[in-house]
Amino acid sequence: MKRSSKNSVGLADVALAAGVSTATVSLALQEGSRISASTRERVRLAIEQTGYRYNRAAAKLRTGQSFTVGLLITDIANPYFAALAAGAETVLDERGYMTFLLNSNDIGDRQARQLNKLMEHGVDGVLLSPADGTDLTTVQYLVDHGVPVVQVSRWVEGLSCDVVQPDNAALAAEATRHLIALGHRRIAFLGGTPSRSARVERLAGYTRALAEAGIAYDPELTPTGPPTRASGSILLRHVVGGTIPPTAALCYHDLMALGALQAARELGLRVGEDFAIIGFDDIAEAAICDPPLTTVHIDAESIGRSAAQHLLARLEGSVGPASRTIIPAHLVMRGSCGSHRFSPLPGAGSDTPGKRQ
Amino acid sequence: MKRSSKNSVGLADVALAAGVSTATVSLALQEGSRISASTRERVRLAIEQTGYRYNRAAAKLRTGQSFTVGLLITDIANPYFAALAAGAETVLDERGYMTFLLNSNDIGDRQARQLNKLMEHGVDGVLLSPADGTDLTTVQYLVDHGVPVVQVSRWVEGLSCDVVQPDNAALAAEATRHLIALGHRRIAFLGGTPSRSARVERLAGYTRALAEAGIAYDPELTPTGPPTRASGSILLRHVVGGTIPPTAALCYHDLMALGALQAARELGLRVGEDFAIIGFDDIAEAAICDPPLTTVHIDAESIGRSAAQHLLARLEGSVGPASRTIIPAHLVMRGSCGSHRFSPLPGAGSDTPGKRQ
DNA sequence: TTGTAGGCGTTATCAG
DNA sequence: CTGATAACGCCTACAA
Repeated sequence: MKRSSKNSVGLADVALAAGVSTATVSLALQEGSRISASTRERVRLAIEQTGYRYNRAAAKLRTGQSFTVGLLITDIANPYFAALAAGAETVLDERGYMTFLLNSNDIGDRQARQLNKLMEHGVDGVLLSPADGTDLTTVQYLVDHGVPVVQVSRWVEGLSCDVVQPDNAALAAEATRHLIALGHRRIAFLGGTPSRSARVERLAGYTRALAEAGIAYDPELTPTGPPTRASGSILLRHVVGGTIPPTAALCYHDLMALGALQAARELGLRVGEDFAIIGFDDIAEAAICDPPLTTVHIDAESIGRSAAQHLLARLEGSVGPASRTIIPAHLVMRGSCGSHRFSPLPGAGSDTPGKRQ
Repeated sequence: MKRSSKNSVGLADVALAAGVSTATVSLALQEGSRISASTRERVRLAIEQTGYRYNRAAAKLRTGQSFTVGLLITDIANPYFAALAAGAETVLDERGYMTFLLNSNDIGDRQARQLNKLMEHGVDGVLLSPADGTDLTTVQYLVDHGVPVVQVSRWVEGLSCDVVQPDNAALAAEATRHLIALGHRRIAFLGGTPSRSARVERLAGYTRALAEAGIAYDPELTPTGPPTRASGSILLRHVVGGTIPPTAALCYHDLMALGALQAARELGLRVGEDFAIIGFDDIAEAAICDPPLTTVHIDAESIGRSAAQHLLARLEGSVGPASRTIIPAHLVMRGSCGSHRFSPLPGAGSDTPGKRQ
């Protein structure tokens, strides 16, 4: 009861200085508690004098709440995830939570270790963009132990928790229809690893649009690969070197599209004229590269914000079944598939407009 | 001593299951402790059976160590800081630490609140890229209370703690000399807020190079502004609209340079021919914009890694005075200041080659 | 080599 | 409205 000799200053020291009990000080610290104004003031003063600092680790031990959240993504250096992180962090910070940043580098084992650490640190919840080859049980474990998980951008099969993502299939279909409307018949779909949900969904949309137009699906045009620039280059060279080369490519995301764009140029293709490329995400680079990239604009920051809000709702006791939240997105036409020549010029219509679904 | 009824499973439960004391279990958990192999095995088994999970909050309460670190930067959406964060997180994760991500948005007050929260959560150390208008005392407080701080990319006057950064002055001087060698005499220095160390240092290098060449310093050519694309555009328009417009601009960083580049094009200037632009950072966009941006390549990821290593050293007890670590960087010539026309084409030399310092 | 007995700073329960 | 007091789960002398 009279520990003011040692290290940090705690409730006991404040209590001593204010001439009250630690319980009173604790109460005085919370907003809506029945403590007389005068004691409250005395406590406030004592806190200033002693230089007291609230100790959340101790509080957590007692209450089980840490006011921390894990943000486990695959690659913070990807501008898409950086924006997502910014959105999530902002919301969480506003509500008094701190955010642990973890990079899985898309490695399942690493992610498993990190989920573990998150548990040891007692996070209240987790925002997860699952890595390739995610082991279901590693994340189910959290959920079973009362740690809500919200999946962002991607999701793993068989896991019952909230998801926040764009409507990948519809968007890919829209992009594909756009290419078809421009006259393309041989359209490649480049990259992404086979297992990941975002690729599966985008591929499904692509396939659907193809089928609608009566175009046969050719597996040679849909090679898979890691979501990197380099892989985008390689895959483009691969399909262009095939027996019947495509005239257009829809890419798993912008990073790959940018790689593909570079490779196309190196092959002597004039992107936007000889060859069309469409990406996903609309990262900053997409608007400024040459030619600027037609891409599906996804507001990563608002995905981050929304995911954080859903997580907070769960933390505040919202129950209900797992929800799936779709963040609106849309195709933005730029130079890389030539469509810019049609839309900006009124009355130049030499093409079917390609109805939006 | 026999709490296995309640919530989470703790050492006591494991001890019960293994038929030993909690102390023994605790000891068995640490590597180099004198515990018989047999008990160790029994404990291992009991841990599996019980589904025990280490509780770091409890450990922290006892030991004072949390194995967490704060990474407090101005803007995670800036690719430079995203790369820095990736580097830091990787090193920290390897060594068993978790990283809190905080975005100050370059707002001093926000940063102050966040430093506070960091203390409440009991972080072991902080990686800080100080916001504009940082109040010295808010960060000094941490240091005084035994929480080591390492400053990254920028630093605040009067704070005695490690700094990891590029040699801004030398690099800015090199870039400026390059422009001078290309024949430019009216060179602007665009943006950055006046108080921030990175700007002060870069401006000093710019001024020094000017002086060396006998070029008078003109304050009209060095307007300040927030470090954003938009501000880059505005400032370029501003100086170009001045009485004696510049023929070249060195920009506070790439984001601003990109904005300036766009504005220059909108003004009908052919960047790389009529007008030269140089940036700082070498973010991915710099290589791919049109024309590609000549810029100072700074390896943000290795700044992040190095800063994390310095922090870890402090956490492990390294004392010594505050250190300043310079991360090597260099000018990379691309299209935005015309120099590319000379170097790649052998024997095309219609210009002075522009000696590197 | 293992067990006992606090105590870290906070909150919650229960009296007064 | 306020005060004792007992946990929360872990670590660490010190004792056995």
